[in-house]
Amino acid sequence: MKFASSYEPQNFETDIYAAWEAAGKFLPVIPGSEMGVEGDEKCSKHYSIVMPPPNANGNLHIGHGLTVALEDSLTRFHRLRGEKSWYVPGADHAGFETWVVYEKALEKEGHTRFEYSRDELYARVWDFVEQQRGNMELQLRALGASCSWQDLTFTLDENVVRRVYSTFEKMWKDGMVYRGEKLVNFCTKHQTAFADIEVTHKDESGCLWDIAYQLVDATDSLSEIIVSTTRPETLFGDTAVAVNPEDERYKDVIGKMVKLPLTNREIPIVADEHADPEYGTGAVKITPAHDPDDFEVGNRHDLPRITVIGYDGKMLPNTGEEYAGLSTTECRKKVLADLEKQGLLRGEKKITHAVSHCYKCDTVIEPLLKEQWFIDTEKLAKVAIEHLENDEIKFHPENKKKVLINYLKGLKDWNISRQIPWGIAIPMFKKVDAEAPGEEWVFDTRVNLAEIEIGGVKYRRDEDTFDTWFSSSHWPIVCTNWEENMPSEFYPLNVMETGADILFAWVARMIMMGLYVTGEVPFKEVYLHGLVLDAHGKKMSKSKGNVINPMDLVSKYGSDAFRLGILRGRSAGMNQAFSENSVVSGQKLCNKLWNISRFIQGIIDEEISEKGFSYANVDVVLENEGQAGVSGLDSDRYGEGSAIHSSESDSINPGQMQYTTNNMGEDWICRELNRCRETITQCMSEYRFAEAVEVLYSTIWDKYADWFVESQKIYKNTSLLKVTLESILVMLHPFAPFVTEAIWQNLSFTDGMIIDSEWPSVLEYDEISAENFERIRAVVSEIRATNVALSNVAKGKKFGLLYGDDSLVDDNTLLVKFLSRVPSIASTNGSPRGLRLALAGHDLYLDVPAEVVAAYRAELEEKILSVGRELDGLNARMMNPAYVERAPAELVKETRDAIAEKEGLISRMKQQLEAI
RNA sequence: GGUUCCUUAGCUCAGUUGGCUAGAGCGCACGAUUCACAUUCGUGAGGUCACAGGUUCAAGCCCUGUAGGAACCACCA
Repeated sequence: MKFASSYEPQNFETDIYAAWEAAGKFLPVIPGSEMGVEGDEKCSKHYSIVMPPPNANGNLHIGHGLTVALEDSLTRFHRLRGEKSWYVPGADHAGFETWVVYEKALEKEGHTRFEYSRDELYARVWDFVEQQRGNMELQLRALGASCSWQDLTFTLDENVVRRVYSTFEKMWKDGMVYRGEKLVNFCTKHQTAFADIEVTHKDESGCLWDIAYQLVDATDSLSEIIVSTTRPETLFGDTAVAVNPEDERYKDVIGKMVKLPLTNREIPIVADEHADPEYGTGAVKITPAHDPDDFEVGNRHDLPRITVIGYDGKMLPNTGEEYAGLSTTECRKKVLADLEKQGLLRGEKKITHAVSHCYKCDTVIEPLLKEQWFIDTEKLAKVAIEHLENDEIKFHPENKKKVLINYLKGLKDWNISRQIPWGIAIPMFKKVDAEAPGEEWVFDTRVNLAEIEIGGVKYRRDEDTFDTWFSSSHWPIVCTNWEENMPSEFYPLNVMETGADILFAWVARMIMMGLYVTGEVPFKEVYLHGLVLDAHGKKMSKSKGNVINPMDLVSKYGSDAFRLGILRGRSAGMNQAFSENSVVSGQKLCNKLWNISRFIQGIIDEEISEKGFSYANVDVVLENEGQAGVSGLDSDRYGEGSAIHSSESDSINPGQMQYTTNNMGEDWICRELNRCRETITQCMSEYRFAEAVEVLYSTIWDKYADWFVESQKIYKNTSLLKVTLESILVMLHPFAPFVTEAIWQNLSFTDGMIIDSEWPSVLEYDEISAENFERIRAVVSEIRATNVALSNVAKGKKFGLLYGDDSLVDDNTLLVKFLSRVPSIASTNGSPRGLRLALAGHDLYLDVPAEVVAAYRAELEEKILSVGRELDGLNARMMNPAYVERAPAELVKETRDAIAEKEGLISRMKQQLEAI
């Protein structure tokens, strides 16, 4: 036998993945058709999904693990459904992230970025990435991602750059991109600007200081104005003081001049709505070059902008000898001390306020004046909102659409310039000779040249690169190879699956860009997963030391166990805890399935050796392996022989195995597998992964193994065992690809690979027979439970079963005896004795001595009470005339039936009680 | 300040247009074991569905409010 006694994933996973890849199973072809040849008899439904590109030179984290589990399950499900499925893998150059890592390495070697040109740095980072590359791709394979590797898109691939340039050019021509000098979010450590969305805000405790600015023309009543500020060091850049025009206190000073402390400058007092009379002293210093609000005030009042902080975060020479070169914090201290000395510091109040930080190094972001490229997002956002409100994209969870629209409505212009060398160069050149007339900037893609010449005029390139979100907003377009003159059959994508945390940064931008470039939304549905938290619901972080590495779990428990574990109990958009326990339970399922298969293969092997069958003719209908005591086949129902089914009458697969159903359990499992199949189909269309896994788990374990396979220890129906096992293997395959393929390859009767086999068809069965098995299950459960309950009073003894006038049990004595594990089963021969089994409502008794029954009395009484309480509830409902009148008739009838049933049950139990 | 979400068993979570006795995994208790599986099998305990109102024949689910928690957005000097 090929099956070892337990499933060891390490023995299979690598080889299986390699075999899939070598056989071209991940390519977007119609499953079952020859490679590259499209079967024209089938309508070719497409299914496309692209991977959010992991960092090309990084390692996968737990979030990637979840992403792959979700996306690959979808892909494999649709592939099995016969759709031409394409899962496009990607790798991200991760502009800023990678640059930070590289710069650190550079510094370790004792160098700085300033020793090299942009082109040199770019080449060096390229080499750096090349050396590190490949880990994450191996890890994706280990997770079982069935993505089309030949289509892997790297975010710096030629076609990506070409597409980004073409969009940028279009925007430039459309006037949607402009060069502007604005206040940008600048990280003085990393020496680059960021988009608003890349800045994290933290609530911090700080101080609000009151500083007196002396009036130039002091009057008797008023000699100074006191301003409130959290940033005294910026006062060197003040160009005005603002008060609210409605503020009575300051009406008379509007238009007057004040002396700026610590300097000789004089600045005006202006009236502006920005000043809030309720806040601080109601007067605010205006520093247009260092505060976004003040920048706006400055524009309204035509104030000069004086920059006093450099890009290095140090005070500039224009602040005076004493301050120049100081850091902002040092300068703040000195300014406060000096103001104090001069008696100008009038107050200090502790406050909590939001401070912007670099999301990477946590440095406080300095708003600094800088010329950058900005995208006018107004039109883009407007169009996106229209399409979203038009319901062209379905969101999972739904509420995220509202959140997204809300964000788009307040979207500001987008700074796409980054002062880092690692990225796609901005294809803009500035005229060198400032004197020359005409357009100052030109679009040109010759970015490898520092200087170009057009019509005898020299232009010098912009040294900046694009924000990576600008290029990645093209992801669905570039991954599907969409072109203006040749739209891709895979665009729009069927679904975009990614983290809810990048809804704004990425999803929003893909939608805007997709619409701008192609006129169509880039995907039909969005599935957003939440954060994977640690077992205690805390965010994973290196500093907390609670990071779980998916690869550790894969090597410990197997890839399938990880996938099943991470999907379990998870729903769209929610940040949810994750613990190793769920992976352990996935591992157990894999092992269970392995052993089910091992057992079934054993039966088949045995039969072959007994009957001398070869694999070629085991498909013939096998007669019921007659059990002497099994006379339960209803000859009317089954006619002269057994019902012969192919798994679907209009089956498109002529090779589909035929099977018979010869007894209740067999009809029942067909029904249960059909139900499982329906539920999974439904769940997958609604992205309820956890529920799909749950249903598979209970179907395979609680139904297939515990009841059907058990019953097959008596009735061996090999044709049905084969069909049903294939069916559960295929249904589980999207979630647990390796173990299902490993089993498929080990079974003697399966063909090809499971990865591109067919989704199971509906199994035919007899409904009455299936329902009868449900009754047998109830009977068996009651026998087991009663025997356990009796064991309390009878010291672990087990009692035999007696049946009276009960054809169901009479016809299935062997099965009942086996499943309920009773030592004996016999007819009462008209004289019942022992303990009556009341729940199932059959004429059944456990052959229990009178004294044991007496000891059981208390439990019986408790049961009667408990059923009585249920009955009371039902009766109360029926006593309510409004219920009978208004509730659906069907529901009322159900209630009536339930009452009758409970009453019958109680009367049976009471009879039993009296008999004791 | 704004938006959104969460509160259900000891823990982590399901619960799809309101409808029978609210489910799962793990954990816990008791019991089983000659050959598919101890990564097993059987049985069971455990919930005033955060709180208070409302709508309804009927509310874990819908509405209003309260309390606690989380995420995201935001220029508050």
